[in-house]
Amino acid sequence: MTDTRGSARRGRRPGDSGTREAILDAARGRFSSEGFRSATVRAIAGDAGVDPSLVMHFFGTKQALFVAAMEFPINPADVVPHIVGPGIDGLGERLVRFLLGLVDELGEANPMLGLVRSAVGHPDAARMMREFLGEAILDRVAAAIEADRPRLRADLCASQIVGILMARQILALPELAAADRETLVGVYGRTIQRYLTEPLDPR
Amino acid sequence: MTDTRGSARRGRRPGDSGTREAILDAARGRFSSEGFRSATVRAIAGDAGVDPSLVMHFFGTKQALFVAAMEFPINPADVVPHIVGPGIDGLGERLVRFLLGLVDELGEANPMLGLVRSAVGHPDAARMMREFLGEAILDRVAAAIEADRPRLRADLCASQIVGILMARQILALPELAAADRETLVGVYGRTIQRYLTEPLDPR
DNA sequence: TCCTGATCTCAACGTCTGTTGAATCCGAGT
DNA sequence: ACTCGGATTCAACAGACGTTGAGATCAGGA
Repeated sequence: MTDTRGSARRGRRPGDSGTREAILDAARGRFSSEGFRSATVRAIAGDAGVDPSLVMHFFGTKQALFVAAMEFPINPADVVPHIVGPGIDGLGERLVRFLLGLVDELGEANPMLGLVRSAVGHPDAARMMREFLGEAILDRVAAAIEADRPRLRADLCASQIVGILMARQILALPELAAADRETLVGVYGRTIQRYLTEPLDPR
Repeated sequence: MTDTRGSARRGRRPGDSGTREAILDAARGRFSSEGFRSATVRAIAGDAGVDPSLVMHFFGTKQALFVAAMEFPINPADVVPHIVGPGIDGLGERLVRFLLGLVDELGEANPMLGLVRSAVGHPDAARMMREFLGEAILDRVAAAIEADRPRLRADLCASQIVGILMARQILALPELAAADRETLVGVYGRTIQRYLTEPLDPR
């Protein structure tokens, strides 16, 4: 009721607005929970309490909004050394613990989920996800260890990490979603550790 | 040029038609490569060389077409005993070898890919995938082994299996897509085997 | 031979989509 | 005080979507 002049008004609102950030937040939420195709500009604008054309005014295109919204909230270059630093021992566990913590912390508006949900049937998003996983994280990890075929090892890790996201957050497999985090850290940590270090030859 | 009377004609075509199967094939292809939302009835009808309303005539609804098209081409009850039968030794490898063989064999029109691609942002498809993976396959495997927390073990296996599909077929991680199949059977087989048999307690 | 019912197309509907253009409003710099 | 330009909304477009209803055509049984 602080709005003195009826319902919707045109033109600029008083104050600093912060509307652009509100749109980005709404976009993160929608893209993360519905993927690129199903998330609509109108719904995002609605969540942000704003007209759809304002979204276009700021970002020009739904695609550009997606790229802006899926920017990762933390810089892998900052955090990966912190994980790799202590050495090979327990590296798998540290990676998994970091991932699960990040997922719980980010909740609904998780760019990783948005990328996974959009990669499906949207090659551009698949490329974004591939590049993020590969160049930003796994290549750094693979470079830190000393083993043969580092890129295949990175892909193996990626396949289990993406599988964790799919199974826990998207398919919501019940026992997996309910499992104690440290149990998962132990089990998946050993898997990642093996992918990084064990011999890869068949038999 | 066997069509003697001009271009498009109404009414029933001569012969046994087999059109229903053609529509199902086209639907499998589209749903598998684009997911439920992005695949359109019009495109499916176009692939089958048919009018969109004929699709509705046969299946009533896009949703019903999806369910019909994603029916699994093999019966898990037939094949799972064949995989589990030889015993615990090498069970993980046999499962992975079967999965990878199936993926290569089915190619483009793979219901598993369709379900994965649709599960994302489409809770009904997620439930279908969950039920298929769980009840049709993993519960049978989990029941065959003797270990604690069989359902959690089944979910762990599912997370790696879904991750393989995502990483190889959808994200198309290059080294993973190019890797020798028996190498993957060895590496992933050990993972599945561990998920089925190793102790799960943290630490 | 005629009738019935399944197969098939055409045209259209209402809705939702991303995007555009013009019009308004207002804070800030001069 | 006066402009300038960014912020914001409204109204509308053109295209795609799933779905519908009516009609045409033909195969097969009576």
